[in-house]
Amino acid sequence: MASGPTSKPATIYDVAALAKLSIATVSRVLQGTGPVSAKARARVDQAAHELNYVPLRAARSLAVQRHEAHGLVLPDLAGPFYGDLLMGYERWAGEHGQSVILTVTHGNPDPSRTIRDLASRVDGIVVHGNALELPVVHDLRRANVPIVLVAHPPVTGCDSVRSESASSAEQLTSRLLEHGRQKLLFVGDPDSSYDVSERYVGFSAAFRSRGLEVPKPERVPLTETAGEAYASKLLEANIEVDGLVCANDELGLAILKTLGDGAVVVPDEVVVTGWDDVMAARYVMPGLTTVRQPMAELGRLAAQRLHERITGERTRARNDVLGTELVLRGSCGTGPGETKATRSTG
Amino acid sequence: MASGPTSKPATIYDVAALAKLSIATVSRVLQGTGPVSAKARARVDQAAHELNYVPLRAARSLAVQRHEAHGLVLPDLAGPFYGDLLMGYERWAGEHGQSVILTVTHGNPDPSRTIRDLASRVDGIVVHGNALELPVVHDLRRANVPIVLVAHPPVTGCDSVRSESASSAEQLTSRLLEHGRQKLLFVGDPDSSYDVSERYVGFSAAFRSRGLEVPKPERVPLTETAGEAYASKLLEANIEVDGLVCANDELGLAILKTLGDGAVVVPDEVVVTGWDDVMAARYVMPGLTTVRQPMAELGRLAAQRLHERITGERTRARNDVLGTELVLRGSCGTGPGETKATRSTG
DNA sequence: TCGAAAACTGTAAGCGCTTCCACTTTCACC
DNA sequence: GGTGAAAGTGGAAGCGCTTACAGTTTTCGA
Repeated sequence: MASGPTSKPATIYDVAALAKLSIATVSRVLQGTGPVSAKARARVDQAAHELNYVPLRAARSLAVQRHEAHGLVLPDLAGPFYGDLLMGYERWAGEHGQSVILTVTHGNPDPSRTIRDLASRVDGIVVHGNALELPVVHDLRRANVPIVLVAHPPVTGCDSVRSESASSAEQLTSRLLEHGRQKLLFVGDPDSSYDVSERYVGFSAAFRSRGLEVPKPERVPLTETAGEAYASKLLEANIEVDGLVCANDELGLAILKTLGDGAVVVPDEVVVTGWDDVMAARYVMPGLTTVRQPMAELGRLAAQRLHERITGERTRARNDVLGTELVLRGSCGTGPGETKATRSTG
Repeated sequence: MASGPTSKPATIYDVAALAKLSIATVSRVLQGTGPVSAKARARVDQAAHELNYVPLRAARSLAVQRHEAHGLVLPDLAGPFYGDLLMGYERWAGEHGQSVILTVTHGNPDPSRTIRDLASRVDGIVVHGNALELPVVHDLRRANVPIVLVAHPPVTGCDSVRSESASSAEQLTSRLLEHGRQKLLFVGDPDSSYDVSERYVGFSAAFRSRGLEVPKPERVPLTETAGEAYASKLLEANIEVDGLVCANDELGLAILKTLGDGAVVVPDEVVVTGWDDVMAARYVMPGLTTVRQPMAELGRLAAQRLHERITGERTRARNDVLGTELVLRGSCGTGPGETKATRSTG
């Protein structure tokens, strides 16, 4: 017998009344805590089912002083990466009975307020590096909120999870240099995010280890529009360049395409590489050489680390670094088909 | 004076004590309800700030019988659409003080349980058509949970939001037929989702209105892998076809590419179209003709509709249909550059 | 058969907040 | 100066759950 159309949802009292038992016993049956007789268990299960009873989370949270929920703070959701990250995260969280409350900061007029509010609904928060200013993170730390940072430089006492960048960038850049490229440029603003800065670090390292002068970065936003504009500028100004290491695929793709339209032959005249391995990277001609990050795994791991922190099963901070995979395609002119992986973790 | 490193967060009692006022007054100040003197307001604000006080949501939820949170249930997060949807949703929700709790059903062993649990943390739920079985939706309805369906056939008493499909598909198909295509096929399984079935409906309509026999759909999963396999089959079997209307871009792109690799000239010999306008669609050669859906707007609207339902400011069910945009590119052979939009709402 | 221990169950106290109600103070106006 | 209304404030109940504690029943060995 289901409840009437406009009735309030059943409470534990309703179940207790129907089962002719106390609410304490009902709670014990439903949560599987404490000893209960088989008879009581049966009666409660029956009653709960009959009333379609689900415990109200807010009440439970209040009583047990835990929310069984994680907060996830992302800068935005454009591109496939964040989707994959989120998916990996949600998956792990779901499997471990944790809800995920999502907050997107890009365009939010007052992230600080939003985050404080978030903190009062969850047991801990995962923050993507591009999503929040450092002071806000420190506020959270001060308030004793468990935090895991994603793609963010390590902060004392906080766990962090990111994927390797510098070494793959160095590897990629070295490869281009070794194949005879003389005028390589890094396209993208290292100040725009930690990840990008690391990529530039790797780029620079490749030059330095060969005793070459490190080119200044071409500080361009990481968007298709900016990529087009930059490539157009190159075409017009007729700048002497034979390779462009782009900070992400959007940039790489836009540049690849614009150069192609401008009758510059990629990879013969100019090589182009990206970062992220978005879907389009394997559909352009030539295919865009790029670096694949394990986004879903990153999400999964972040969820796990946060959980460990919340439950207190680990107190020492960890900083995990996940390996990336170099995806060689036509745009870099050094033989596609091969694929190289970097692995490391700490 | 911040609280010590391991102290529990401040409660309303702490604030009241520090401000030398009752918790009732503190609550009134902080929530902006009821009359309070300027003096009291100042004292409370000061104390709250000093203690870095944030009301605990669970306690508030319990007291006010509202969660100020929406549940969002998606099948998965692959591809850019769901990301955009989510982004539009979160944006609106955030602006209106609602938290978003995300649940992904794909791969979830017991969605029904998960959803019931979700329902006890939120004021209402938005369900994507591909995410849940109908019975689960009905369970929710029976439990009086406000629901908004996205990309789902209307259900009596539920709000729904979707983007127009049939008419754009008909338009697209008609265009191909009018440009002389004789052997068009629909690629994708109409049973796989409501959206796809609608696309097939439109496809069929174009044939029927010309007195032509409607081709049976080629029932293929909506993935790149399936697309490749299907195209390979076409190449081998040497099937007589001059156009493929694909149910999504993944399929369209994979087919486009595989055919090209097989020396079939697109669009001259075969035209190909997709659906969704993913990024890669504008980077392949030729560009993939496709249909763009306003995903962010869909999300935004879903959030708004749910909110209306929750607050009770509207009780009659609405079924909104958002217009889509036909994006013509090289792959359909009928002159790119043009772009047509369908508009309707109800 | 008895008694102690184990198994089970219920009572009641909170968790931190909102809000009704009653009470006190202030104020405007006759 | 006295009055009534309005403004401000606090006490206390209650939201639905968990859980310590105490009370009751059952079990089982002697």
